[in-house]
Amino acid sequence: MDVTIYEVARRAGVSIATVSRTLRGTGPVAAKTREKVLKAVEELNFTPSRLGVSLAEGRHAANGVVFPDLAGPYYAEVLLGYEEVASELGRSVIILSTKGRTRVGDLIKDLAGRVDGMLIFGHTVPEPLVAELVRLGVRLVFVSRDPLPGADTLRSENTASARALAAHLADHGYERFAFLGAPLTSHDDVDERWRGVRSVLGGAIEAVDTGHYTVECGHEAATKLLKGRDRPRAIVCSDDEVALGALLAAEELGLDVPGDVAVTGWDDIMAARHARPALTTVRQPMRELGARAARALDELITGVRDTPSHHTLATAPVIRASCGHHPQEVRT
Amino acid sequence: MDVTIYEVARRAGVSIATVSRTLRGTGPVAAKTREKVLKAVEELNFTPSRLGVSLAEGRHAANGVVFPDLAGPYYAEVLLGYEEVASELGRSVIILSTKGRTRVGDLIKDLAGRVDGMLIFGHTVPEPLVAELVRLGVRLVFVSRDPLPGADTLRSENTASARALAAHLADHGYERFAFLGAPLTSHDDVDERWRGVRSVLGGAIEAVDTGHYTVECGHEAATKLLKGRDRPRAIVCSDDEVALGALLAAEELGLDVPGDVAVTGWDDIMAARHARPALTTVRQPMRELGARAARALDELITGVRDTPSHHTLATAPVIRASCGHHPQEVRT
DNA sequence: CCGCCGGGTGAAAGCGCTTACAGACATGCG
DNA sequence: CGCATGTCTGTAAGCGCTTTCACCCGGCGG
Repeated sequence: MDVTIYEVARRAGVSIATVSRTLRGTGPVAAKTREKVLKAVEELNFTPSRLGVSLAEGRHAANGVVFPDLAGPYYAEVLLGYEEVASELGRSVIILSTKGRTRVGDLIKDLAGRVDGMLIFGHTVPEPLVAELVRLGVRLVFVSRDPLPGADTLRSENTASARALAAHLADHGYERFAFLGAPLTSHDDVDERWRGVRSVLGGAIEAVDTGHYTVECGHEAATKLLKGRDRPRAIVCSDDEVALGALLAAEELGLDVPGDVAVTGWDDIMAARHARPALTTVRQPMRELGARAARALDELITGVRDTPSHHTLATAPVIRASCGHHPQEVRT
Repeated sequence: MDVTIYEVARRAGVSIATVSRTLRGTGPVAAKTREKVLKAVEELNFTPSRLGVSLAEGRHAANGVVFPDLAGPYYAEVLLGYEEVASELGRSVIILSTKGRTRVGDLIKDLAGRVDGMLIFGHTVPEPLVAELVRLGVRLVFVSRDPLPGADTLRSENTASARALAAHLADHGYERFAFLGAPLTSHDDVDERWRGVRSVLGGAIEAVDTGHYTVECGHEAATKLLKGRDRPRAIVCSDDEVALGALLAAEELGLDVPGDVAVTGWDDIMAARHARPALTTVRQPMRELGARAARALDELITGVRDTPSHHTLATAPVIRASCGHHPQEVRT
C-alpha cells in the first residue's frame, strides 16, 4: 500500500494531475493518455491513499456509530441495517461502544474527527456533549430518543403498541399487573412504553425498577416480585431481555407461564421466538431503523437537506404463548 | 471542527511546531510557553485533525473488521470483545459486512487503505485476495479459520469438544444420529466439528447439508429429516441457530425433545439457554476471541512481534435439557 | 573572556492527494 | 493567414499535521 500517485505518473509519463483526473473521471483526458495511465495503475497495483484523498477532499467518507453495548441483539441489528446502507453509499462505518468506558467525551471527539457524521443511540452521550457536537456542526442522527433541535431523530413507535399490548392482556382477563423496567426517569423508549401501558391499565399496574435492561436484572427483579405476596398476574417487561429473565425466574419458582403468570417483552429479538414459552412481544423494525438512519445522515452530509427531520417507525405486537392461552394457536 | 493548528499557534504567539510539541509531549517546551499554548487550545476548543495527524504519522490508528453478517450473535459478540480492546489501545474500528455485497474485493481494498490492519472472519474473503493482502503487507488476523502463512490465526477448539459432545450423546444410549450443517467442504470450524463427532460415532451418524447456518435452513432441513423414515434419535447441529431451527421443526411435528429426538447446537448464543427446551451446546469464548484478536493485531502493527502466531482457545460442552434427561438437573 | 553545551524555538520539508489556473497545441472560421 | 475556441496537460497551491534541522541564547567550565 505504499505506491503513490507520483510513481504512477512517472511510469505513465504524465503528471500526477492527469493520473488523478483519469482515475476520478474529472476533467478531459485523451484516450491514449488514459490508457497509459490505466496500464501503469494496473502494473503498480495502485490504490489511492484514503488519507490523501480525504485530506484533499475535506471529507472522510466515513460515518460513526455510537452505542452503549452490542451485547443484546437490538443494537447489532440496527447496526447491520445501518452498515448495509452506509456501505452502499460509499461510506465506511466506525463503531464506538461506550460501555464501561471512562472519558467517553474524548472518545466521541476523536470519533468526530474521523467521520462526516454520526449515529448515536438513545441517551448514550451526555447531553452537554451532544450540545457541543451540534454547535461544532457535526451531522448527527439519533436513534430512539426524543427529538432535539439541531439533529435528526428516528425512533420506533411506543405508546400505541404499548396500549395495544396492554389491551390484549386485559382481554385475557388479568387484573393485577407489574411493569418491569429500568429507571423510568429519562424521556426514553421505555418511559413511553410504561406510560402507554399505564394509560390503559391505570392503577392496576405498578412499576418495578430493574436497574439495567439485562437478563440478569430481569431475573432478579422478577424473582423478588414473584416470591412476594400479591404476586401480579401479568408482567409487562421493558424489553425482551428483561422478559427472558422473568421467564427464567418463573421457571425456577415452579410457576407456569402463562398459566400462573403472563409475561411480555419488547423488541422481538431472536431469542423471543424460541423462549420457554414463546414470548409475546412487540416487534421493532430494527434493521430498517438502521437503514433509515444511514440515509438520513447521508442527506445531512451531502446537504440535500439541512433542516432536522424527526420520524417514528411503526411497531406491532407479536402475540405468542407467554401472555396467555389463545383459542386458535398463533404461530410466528 | 475547523480550527487548525495555525490558529492556535497564532493566538498563542508561537509556531505550529511548538503547538504540536506541547500537545504531544514530544520535545522540550518551556513551562510558560506550554501554558500559553494550552490556553489557546482551550479557548479555541482545538482538536487536531485526525487526517492531518494520520497523514503525517503515516498510520491510521484504526483497525478493520470484516465479517459476513452480524445477524447471529456470534459475530456481534466477537466484535464487541474486539472493539473493547482496540479502543483501549487507541484504535478505532471500522466494520465491513460482506453479506450480499458484490465487488467485495474493492470494499476490502478500500478498507485496507483506511486501517493499519484488519481482523477477518473465517473464509469471508476469497483466497486470492487474502494472498494479495498478505503480499501487500497488510497486517491480518483471522478468526476461526485454519492457519495460513503470513497472518495470525485465532480460533476456538472444535475437535475435542465435538468428541466430548458425541460421547455424551452416546452415553444417553442413542444409536442413530444426524449431523445438520452447511456444506462440509472447506476447512472451517464446522468441518472440524463434524469430523470430531464422527470420530466417536462412526457410521452411526450421517451428515445433512443445510445450505446456510440459519434458523430457517435448520428448520427446513430438520423438518425433512424428521418427517422421513429412519428418523435419527439425535441431531447434532453445526451451530445454535441451526439447532433452534431443528427445535422448531420438532415442535411443529409434535415430537418431544429430547424424548423423541435429541438436539444439540454449538456456540452457546443467548437464545440457547432460553430455548424450548434449553439447548445443549458448546460454549465458545466469543468475546475473548475478539479481545485476543485485537491484541494480536496490535502486536503485529506495533512490530512487537513479526512472526505469525496461531492460537486455539478452549471450548466446553454446556449440557442442558435438549440432549436427553439427566439424573440430577443441570442448570446453567 | 572565550568557547561549548543544551534547552527552547521556528522555518520548512514532507505525508498523498485534488483542483484552480494557465499554457500548449490543434482546429475551424472569417 | 490570423484569431478565437476548444481540448488536453502540467504547475503549483493547498489540505492539517509531524518532525528534522538549524538557530538563538544563556550559563558554565576553562
